Amino acid sequence: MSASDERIPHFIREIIREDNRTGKWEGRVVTRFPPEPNGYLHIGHAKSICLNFGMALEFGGVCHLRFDDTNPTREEDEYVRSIIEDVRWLGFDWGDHLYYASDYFGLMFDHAVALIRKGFAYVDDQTSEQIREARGTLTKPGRESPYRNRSIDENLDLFERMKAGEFPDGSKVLRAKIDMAASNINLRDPVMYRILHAAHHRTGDAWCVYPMYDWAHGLEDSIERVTHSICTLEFEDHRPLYDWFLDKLEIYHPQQIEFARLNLAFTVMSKRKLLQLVREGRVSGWDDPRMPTLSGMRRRGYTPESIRNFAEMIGVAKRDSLVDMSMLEYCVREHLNKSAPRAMAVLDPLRVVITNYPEGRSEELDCINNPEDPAEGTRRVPFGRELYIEQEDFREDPPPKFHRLSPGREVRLRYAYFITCRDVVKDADGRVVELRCTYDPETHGGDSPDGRKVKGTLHWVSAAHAADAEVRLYDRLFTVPDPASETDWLAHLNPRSLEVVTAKIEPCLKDVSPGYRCQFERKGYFCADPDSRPDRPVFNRTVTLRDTWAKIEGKMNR
RNA sequence: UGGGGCGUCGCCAAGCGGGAAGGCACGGGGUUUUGGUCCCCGCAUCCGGAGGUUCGAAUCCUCCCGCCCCAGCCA
Repeated sequence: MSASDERIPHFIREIIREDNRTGKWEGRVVTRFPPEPNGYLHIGHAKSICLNFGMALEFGGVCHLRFDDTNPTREEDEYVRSIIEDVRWLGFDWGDHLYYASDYFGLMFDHAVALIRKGFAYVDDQTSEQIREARGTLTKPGRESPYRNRSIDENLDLFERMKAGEFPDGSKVLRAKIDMAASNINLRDPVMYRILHAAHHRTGDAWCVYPMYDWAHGLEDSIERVTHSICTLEFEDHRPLYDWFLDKLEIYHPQQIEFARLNLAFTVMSKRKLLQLVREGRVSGWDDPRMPTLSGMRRRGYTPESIRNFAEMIGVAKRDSLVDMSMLEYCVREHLNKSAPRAMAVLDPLRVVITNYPEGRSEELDCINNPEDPAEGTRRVPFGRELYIEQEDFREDPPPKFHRLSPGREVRLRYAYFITCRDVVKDADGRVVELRCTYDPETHGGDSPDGRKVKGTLHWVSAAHAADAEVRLYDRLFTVPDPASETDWLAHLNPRSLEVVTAKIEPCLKDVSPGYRCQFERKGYFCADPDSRPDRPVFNRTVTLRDTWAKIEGKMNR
């Protein structure tokens, strides 16, 4: 049974259920996914998206897509486009509820004025260094700013003039007047507004004061009448501040709830690090198939279904965790096994000549497109005297339990015939370059009328009909489970995370369009890459099939 | 050393005073024209540790230990 068939209980679901029972929000459920458009979405965001949209869907509510674009120096339109595309691709719909924090700048400013009037905010002329120095430390309380007790009128005047552009960047900030001795450092008069003479990707030059996260976020939630404001654990310390602003303003007050962000083994999840990989050319871009970004995973061949199922499978809790790659891989395989058509491709070709097959002859054999889905039907695949099989499917000196081809041994070519290896042709260096085999015409289709059994079934491609394809084989991006915890995380990049081979593919694979997903029988799931050209298709390996033989052999060699 | 959070199987994760769910991984068996899929079976006498309360504790109390987050005019 898959994880999606049964809802795993988690504490956020419990909170919402309880709120609905008590009527805390009159039965409304409004969540939001609030990315900052300063990078591409990754699998960690997917967890949050699935949670927020999932809760809304489950409880008949809505989930807003809101760009938290309060810092013009780091945000770009390219990112908002990619985020919209990725959330859609994941399968979620925000209806009309697409919002931008920048649309609230006017309202936020008015609220700040209101807070000043109430005596809860002041303009500080100290430099950022002075502010930092006066903030104190984890164990020492901070000192109050000399500007802390300016009159309300002076604060009002100064704040208006900040907005009017009379002061240079960094010369003044608006601060909340809370408690410089608070044990929670976030409460030591946090900065609400800074002066930034920078063009914003949406508001242009309309503003030169921009709100800080803590001030802005609760307001955004309040304005949109969000009920459950779900965020990650590091904001737990900020909740008192979230609550303080809304309480002092006496406005609609959503509930902030924190959960543990996703960590995936053998990759990194911070936008800063992902950006660095892109900028330094360690990967080909945000959508490099080795990246944990949604665009990368999409290009790699992951399906939205599999990612949603993964999100459900890993659960939602408050403890830090490092999720095993095998869970993600399980989810893609599960979905692709059901949905991906099969085809044959030989990644590491070894020529086979069927000596008793008439020269010049060929025929077409019926192959099942997906044994998991009879509705997918069959296709005709050409067969001839010369074929390619996988190099690893032949062993001159087979180890115990090896069930594939070796001298004198008979195996089945899938959907074709039984063949027996009669001769091995080697080059000057002693490498096996060709196999001379005979086939049994009675076994047409791969069945033996006399009931004789064969231990192995091999995939193959007709040499005369095969096309070449570039196939990109991916491995984990890093060689250590938690690269972010290493002092020099880049030193642990996996030098073998990408291997490119030229494969022999069956004719039906020649003209597939980018994004086409299928299984190369016995090898794994693959997805046609946008780099494909008419004469040269390119495939990305999404994930291998489970490989029991590799496991057995690995154990024997140990 | 201040504050906030968290510790249940190799990895996730339920459990909310009365039989330690489930999934992944792993091991064993069966089916199989993918050593794939599928199907069976196994896998914590134990819940970070030590005390205590209770007829009864992973669940309540106390102390201890460990891990994560916070000193951006980032989010």
